[in-house]
Amino acid sequence: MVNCDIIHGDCIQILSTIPENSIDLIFTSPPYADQRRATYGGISPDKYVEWFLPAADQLLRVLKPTGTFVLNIKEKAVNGERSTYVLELILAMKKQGWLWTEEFIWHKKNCYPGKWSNRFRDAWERLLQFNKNRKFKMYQEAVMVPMGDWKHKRLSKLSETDKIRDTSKTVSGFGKNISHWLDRPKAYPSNVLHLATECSNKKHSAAFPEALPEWFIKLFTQEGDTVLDPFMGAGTTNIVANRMNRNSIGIEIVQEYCELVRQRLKPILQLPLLTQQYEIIRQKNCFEIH
Amino acid sequence: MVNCDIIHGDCIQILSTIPENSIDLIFTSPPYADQRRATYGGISPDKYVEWFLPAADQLLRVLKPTGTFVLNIKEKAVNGERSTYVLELILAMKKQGWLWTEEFIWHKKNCYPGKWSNRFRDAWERLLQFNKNRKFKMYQEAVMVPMGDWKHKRLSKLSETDKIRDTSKTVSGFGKNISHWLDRPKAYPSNVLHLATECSNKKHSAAFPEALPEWFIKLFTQEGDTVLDPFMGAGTTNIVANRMNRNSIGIEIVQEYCELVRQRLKPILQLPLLTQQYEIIRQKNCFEIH
DNA sequence: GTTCCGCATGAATCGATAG
DNA sequence: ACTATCGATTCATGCGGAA
Repeated sequence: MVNCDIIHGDCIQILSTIPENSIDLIFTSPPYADQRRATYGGISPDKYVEWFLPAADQLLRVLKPTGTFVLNIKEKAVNGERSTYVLELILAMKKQGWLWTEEFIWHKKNCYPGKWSNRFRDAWERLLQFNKNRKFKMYQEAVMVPMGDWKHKRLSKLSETDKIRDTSKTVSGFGKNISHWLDRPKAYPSNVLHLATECSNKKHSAAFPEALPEWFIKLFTQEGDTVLDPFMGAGTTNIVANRMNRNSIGIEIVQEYCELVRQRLKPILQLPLLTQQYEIIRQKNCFEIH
Repeated sequence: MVNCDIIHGDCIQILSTIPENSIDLIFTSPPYADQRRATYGGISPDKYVEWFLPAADQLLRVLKPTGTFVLNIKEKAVNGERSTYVLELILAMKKQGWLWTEEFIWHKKNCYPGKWSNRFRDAWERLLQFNKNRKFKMYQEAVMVPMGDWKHKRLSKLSETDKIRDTSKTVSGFGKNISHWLDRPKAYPSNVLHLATECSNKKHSAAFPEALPEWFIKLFTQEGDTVLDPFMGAGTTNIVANRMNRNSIGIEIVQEYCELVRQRLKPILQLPLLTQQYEIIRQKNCFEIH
């Protein structure tokens, strides 16, 4: 049975109680600068880096050497200009010892219509990947996507040169992979994710759709691993992790959110094991990414 | 008749001869750090900001107060980590006096193939928008795109609340917009562009597809305006600008490229006006963006 | 003439090998 | 140890020749 700790309290204080090198994946979407002011007080863009760095330092401590930190964030436009605090944060985290290994783009397919005279709708967010080491765990096969028509065209008639390359190259060469393609009708994705935002039918509005943490949990963890969200909010990361048989820890300063997430988790945790397995399979099949 | 000046020489030196406040749009894709070494010598990531800033300073001078600078660039991964020189460049250009107004994402549908243990294929590039003032010229209607199924889905099932809002809100409210959508099958795009790179099977390989400068030329200029590309390369920006009845200036350090671009421009400039118009219309119809 | 299919090739990135 | 070059991977695109 996997474990799910929902902890109420100050992020940095709680983080300091977590053992070092114990977390496989950190996935979080912290309050953006000047957003969610009602609940978090609103951190001004000027102060954002200063505010975030102590948490980043603790995250660096608790993450396993082979683990990954994925940070979902997007600076907004203020007075006609984009804030630069995210850029400054990346530079500052590098100085802390983080490696900035990749920047994924989340393309929000259905961002809400809107019109401004000086800009278009903002349809993307950053997913910044940080690591402690150049070698980290990545399970690429877990996020492979269905191939298009391409495969069938390509495989239907192997050219002579393909066959020549087949034999003339080394054993691990091109030809080998053709047989791989026959076996698996899937291809690796790129660093651009096309996901729709979720409808806000739920009582609490989640900052991101379930498919987002799901994708990264698949990519960077295995069953039984531990996922941490230090700015839990609606608990999407934890609920998805739980469904995927990963242990998870969620930290949240707002007591009410903790209660809501515990309520949402309860029915899942109480299900008999077989039903849970079924749930996991269903979810996997439903997962959509283009 | 529009004008097209292809100038051979050092970028900064030539820029200094251009009158201040004379350019409506700067669209360019400079050599990225450590790329295109054969032709440009390859600027190291460490030196990149230092190398680019003098040019950026001249560009700030020649751009009209209502003009726009669009910079196409993407940092690459070296030894498992992403370079940060682009982030540093944005911060440095702000100190120069530029406003960083927007970051568009170019999603490259046909990015370079490859497989690595620690990352997926890089399928996007940055299009950084800079301005001199908060007020700049933007012709949003020029880049409106055909609406997809989304419109029909959305309109076929109007909820009760939608209908209530229809009548209860102000004239410029949601309901008004719905009727607008019915009238015109076009929608404003977002800040994510989906374009394929152009294939190198053409006689001259361009770093970016024609649709890319075309989109920004439409968005930020009108006929008779002047477009500048200070790192011309294959001259895609200038050729597209010319076709769209915009004046253009291209600066290029490699003499041979200048000659090639002049050759490509010659037949267009010699066409009788009517044929040119036809050419422009054809191009518009071919333009594809999702 | 069309449509179909083979083929070459990139602003890529890593790891191994060589100097 | 550090840098330079080379080989391997693998996909959308457009050209050109074939059917």
